[in-house]
Order: sequence, then C-alpha cells, then structure tokens
Amino acid sequence: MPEYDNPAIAAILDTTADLLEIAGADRFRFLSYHKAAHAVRAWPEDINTLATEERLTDIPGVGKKLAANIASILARGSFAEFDELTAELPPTLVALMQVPGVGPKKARTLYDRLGVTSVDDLEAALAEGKVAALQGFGDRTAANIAAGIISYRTFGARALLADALPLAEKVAAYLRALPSAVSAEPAGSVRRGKETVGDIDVLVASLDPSAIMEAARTLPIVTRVIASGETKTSVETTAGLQVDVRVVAPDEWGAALQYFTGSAEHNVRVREIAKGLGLKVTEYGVFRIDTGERCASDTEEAVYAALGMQTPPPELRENAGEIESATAGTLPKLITLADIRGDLHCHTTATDGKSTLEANKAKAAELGYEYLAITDHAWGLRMVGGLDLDDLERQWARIDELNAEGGPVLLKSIELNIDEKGEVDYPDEVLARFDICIASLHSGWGQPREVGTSRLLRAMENRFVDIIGHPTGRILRRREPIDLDMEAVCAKAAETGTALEIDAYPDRLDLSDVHLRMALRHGARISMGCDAHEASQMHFMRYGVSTARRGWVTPEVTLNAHPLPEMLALLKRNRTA
DNA sequence: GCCGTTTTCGGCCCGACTGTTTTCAGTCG
Repeated sequence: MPEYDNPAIAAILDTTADLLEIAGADRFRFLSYHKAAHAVRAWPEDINTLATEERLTDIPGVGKKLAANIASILARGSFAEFDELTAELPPTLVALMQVPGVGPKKARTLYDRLGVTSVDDLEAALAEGKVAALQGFGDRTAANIAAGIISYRTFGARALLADALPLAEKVAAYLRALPSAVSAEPAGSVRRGKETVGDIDVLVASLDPSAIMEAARTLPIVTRVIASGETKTSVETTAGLQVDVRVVAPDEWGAALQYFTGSAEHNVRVREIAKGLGLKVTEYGVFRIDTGERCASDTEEAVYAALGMQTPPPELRENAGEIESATAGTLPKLITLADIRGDLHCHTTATDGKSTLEANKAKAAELGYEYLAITDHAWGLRMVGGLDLDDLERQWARIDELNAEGGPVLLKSIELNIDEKGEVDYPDEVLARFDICIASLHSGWGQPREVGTSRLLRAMENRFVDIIGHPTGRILRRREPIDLDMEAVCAKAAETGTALEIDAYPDRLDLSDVHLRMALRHGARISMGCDAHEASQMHFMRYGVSTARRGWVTPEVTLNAHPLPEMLALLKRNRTA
C-alpha cells in the first residue's frame, strides 16, 4: 500500500466533499468532509500515528464515521462511500469546479446534459454553442465560463506570497491615497501570511463607496472587471491575480477587517461562539440578536473583545487552536521581523551565489543585523562548485579581515550535503572549525519514507550538524516535499539539540507552518535563513517570519532572535552537557 | 457527518453580485 500523509488524506476528503456536493448531498454532510479535511491538513501529528493509536477522533470535526473512512483510506486507499460516489460520478468533475464561474450545480448540469467530464470537454462544448443553449445558462454565463477557463489555464496555480503581498500593498496604497478613502489595507490570505494565495483582498474604509469602486475598476493593473457592485469589485490583473476590493464605512472598519481577513474556518467558529453569547457577527459589526444593538465594529480588538477574546494575530486565524487560546487569554507572543538579529543561511560567489562576501555583509548592515552566517555549499555538491579545504581557508581569511573592520559579524559556516548514507562532506576536524554547520538534503526526491528519514536522523546524530536546512526540500508549485517521517525528524531534532530551519526563500518556506507546530511540540529549536543567492534576497526574511508566525513560533525558540553570544551558546556544538 | 454550560436530536455563519429569471438560484468568499 502506498503511504498517506495528512495532506494526502485531506485531498481525498476534499474530493469526496466536492463529489457529494455535485451529487446533491445534504449541505452539512459535504461541509463536514471539507471541515475535516481542513483540520487534518493543519493537525500537527501524523495521521498514521493517530490511526494506530485509535485517536483519529482527537481531530475536531472527525467523528466515528470519518475516523473509519480515514482508517479505510490508510488500509486500502479508499472507503465505501468514496467507491459509490466515483461509480456514479467521474472524479474528474471536481476539476470543473476549479473553473471560476462553475460550481457544483453547473458542473452537474454540464455532466448530465452534455456529458462534460473535463475542462477540455467544457471548452469543446462552449465552442459548439451547447453551453449557452442549456436551460438556465445563456450567452453571458457561457462567456463568463469561457473567461474562467482562460483564467484557470493561465493562472490556475496559486501565487507565491512574495508575489502577492507586494501587489496587495501597492493596491492598498493606491486606494488609500484617494481623497475619498479613510484607510485601506490588504486582508484575506495575504494578511494571514499564507505561503501561497489564490487571490488578493483589499479592504477600504470610505464614505464614498462609488468613488472607491470606480477607482478599483480603473486600477492601472486591471485587465478585466469580473464583477462590480456598490461595495465589492473583483478584477483580474496583469499579474494574473484576481483582486477583490471591498469598501465599508469607517465605523465598520474593525468588523470588516476581521471578516475579510478570515480564514473561513476561523470566522465560522467565531460566529458560532457569538451565537452562543446571544450575538451576531457580520462584516458590519457585532450585534445583539435580541435588540439588534451594535456592540462593536470600529476596531478588530473591539470585535474580539465583545466576544471575550484576545485578538489573534492574523497569521493564527485558521481555527487551529487560536480561538481557544484567545478565549483563555494565552495567545503566544509571536516572533516579528524586528526580533531577527541575523540571517543564518546565505551563499556567495564562492559557490552558486551571485554576490560577494562584501556585498552580503553590506546588505546585513543595511538590514541592521548583528551577524550573518556565510553558508556556501560544501565539497559534496560538485555541480555548484562545493568548497574544498583550500577554498575554505581563503574564505575564512577574508572573513577575518572583514570582521576586523567592524559591522555585522560574518560567521564561518557551511551548508553541508547529506549523502545517501546520511554522512556529510568533511571529517570532524574540519567540521569543528566552523562556527555553524547547516546540513541539507539535495537529492533523493523519490526515495521511500524510511530512506529519506534515516538520512536526516543520521545527519542529526553528527555533533557538528547544528541546523537541518530546508528540511523537506519542497519547492512550492514545482516539487513535492521529500516523503519523511516528520514526527521522527522533529523528535530527533529535539533530542540532539539540532535546530530545524525555516528557509525563507519564497518558493521554499520550509519548514511549513504545520511542521513548525510539530517541531515546537517536540521541543525543537528553529533557525531562520533566507538561503539568499544574491544579497538583495536577504529581504525575503519577512516571508520566513510570516511562516514562523503561522507556526506559532516565538523569539525564545528561534536561534537568530538571540544576540550573538547567546545564539552561539545555543548551538549543538557548543552545548556543554 | 459532527456535536453538546440550553441539546444524544436538531441544529449547523453571513452577505454581495450576477444572470436568468419574473422572484430567485448559483457562485464566491
């Protein structure tokens, strides 16, 4: 049997939910599958462990039935209801729902009436005019679906946070500068710092909504207006990203910001809690159900306070424990960009970097850092000119000269390559001469779980390996993570005092938020580095911090949130035990 | 299908916009 991890189980549950919806199942039945999928994806323990220990129902939203279904997937790759559904409906129908403008009802009609089972089929049916002729469809609907297919084909993939956030900030700044705007901020998944986003939400406060809507429709980056009403405009932009602009009255700002920041799961839970308190939460405020009186609306803090809660930082709003924590008043003090005192991962022209030691040091100074770990590739990674001992001696000599000049301290460091056996590039007497050693996997993407895991565990047993770099090796939108037993990896990291890295490079952000929470639960330390291959890329730290915050990371557990002497003392090699 | 400081049954968040309709269903967030 192939192995299933949490995201794989979540994907099957999501597909089941979509098929149930297309099949016309009870709304709350298919929603329960989506809800469970979301919870499984975010759950910090491995699904296999939970199944073995018969603790699947620990996951909120997973009851007896779903626990049995998940166990069945783990055992044989499917479950009874899923088999029945896929016998009735082709699973490819789920892809139709990915096309903007096509939901479950239209997908069902297209399948029943025209035999459409794929986006290709749909395109052909549109070309033959069959779609517009369907009852309840018409020309405009057909045209809308055709535009949706282009959007799906061209920009189907989610955008990286590093692409979306600057655009969101630009749009917000543009709208904020309008005379009729009181304030404007990015909301939605961008504000929550998600590693990838599907679209951009920008919220505007204004007493002149129509002026804001007009401005939104005519933003310089707009290529198509998808929809535009009195308070909401959706546009497609030159970057291919959809931007949704919502406008509210200034005194509704806090409620609207809370609402449009989401996540959907967080908001559903917030509204359930409100209901239990005799309150109703909408994007316009918190209202008493009995009198209709508005209790809060102008700030987010007021909205959460009306519900008896601290205000959860946006990055935590995934209904993954933050609501309980906010209610108990025990939200963590999350790490911020200002806490970062240095960058622990960068490359130079000595290997595959584009910038010199000097340029990297200058950038570190510009960012106000106390230190910068120079971590070029070690000997084993031949294809990028991994360093031999002579190269290292040369680099160390230059580092000594640069450090003598003052400014940020350059640390003599390395990114070791973990080989097929879990060994690294140099003998101990060389490893001992570095200030810091990162060790990373650069091969073995298709390896079985046991192989990749044992390589990492073996590397962490090396007393000179201080940090594991980009632990899962994923490249967002391009390469799946290496199949690893992350519970074992996190446990070994904690046991050996090896830090796990957040590689802040925008298409890595590895560890992920979910794995970070797993690491913290085991008591492992976190290290943050940009993996910059060009000095300007050291600005990527903010995306690493977003990911860290989503993983509930605090400055205390983060190596490079500590001053230099303390940071060094926390390294495995310097532990005195 | 899940869940319980009102409940083991009967609830389950709330609203905007569009298009095809003559009063509302579908989609989206």
